[in-house]
Amino acid sequence: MRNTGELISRFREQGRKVAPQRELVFRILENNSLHPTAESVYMTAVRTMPTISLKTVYQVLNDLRDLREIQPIEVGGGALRFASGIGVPRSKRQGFSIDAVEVVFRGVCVRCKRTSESAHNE
Amino acid sequence: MRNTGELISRFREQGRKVAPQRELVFRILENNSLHPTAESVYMTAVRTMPTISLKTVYQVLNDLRDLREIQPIEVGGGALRFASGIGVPRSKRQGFSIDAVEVVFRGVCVRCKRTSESAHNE
DNA sequence: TTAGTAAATAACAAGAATTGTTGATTAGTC
DNA sequence: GACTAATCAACAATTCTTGTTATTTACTAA
Repeated sequence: MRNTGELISRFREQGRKVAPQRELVFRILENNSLHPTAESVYMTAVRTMPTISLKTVYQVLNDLRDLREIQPIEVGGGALRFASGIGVPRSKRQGFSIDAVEVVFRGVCVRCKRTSESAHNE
Repeated sequence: MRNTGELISRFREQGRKVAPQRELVFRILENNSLHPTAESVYMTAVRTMPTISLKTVYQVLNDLRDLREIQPIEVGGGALRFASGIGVPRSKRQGFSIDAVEVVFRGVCVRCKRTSESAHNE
């Protein structure tokens, strides 16, 4: 993900305003290389800005997702996690032991290709 | 996944009872090679058994998960989906076009390995 | 066949995560 | 410094899943 300054510029180019709450979330994400949940970002944010709401954090995360700056990942256990990039930086990877790998193939089946109705896929 | 008869035997071997609701869910899963949600299984079930509850469907799905007969997969969009096996049968694969692949690595980082406290991962 | 009992069910409610709504506030522009 | 549209906070609602509890029912063994 870009750094806070770049994100602020990008948001302003898009005609969006950058309130202090927004800048704070940018900064928290910049300093957090893990895959935080909305809740954990919020917990960090309230330490320096006690009035910020969880809803605002969700809003900022969704805005960043819309701009493809972060990617939501479903890893189970309830909450979404947000990845700031696709790859794990080499410097952050060391010592991590992988227990399981799950692969999700997203696509379209033949029937869905042929018909616009997709009830059979629900 | 095993067929309905095998599942009934397996459940009885475990000391579990097999009520008609349970057998119905087995049969629905057997005849559904897609990745249904709890809700979609329930929708199918109520057609033949109007009194069955959504909670019961969840219960049966969780029991099957405990026995490793199905696997819950998080694919986003709200509801869990349940896969009856790891591989996609060759006969079911034809014509399916893959748009995207997501890979989730589950594991433990160095810090979590060393400490039982895992707050930094939340 | 018929109790006995342990599990399963249905109904209801609650929990957790996320989003909708709305009026007040505020950032960026002129 | 004032204007205006975006953003915020508060509150409620929604969706998906699970907890609770009293009732019913499937299996077992006499």
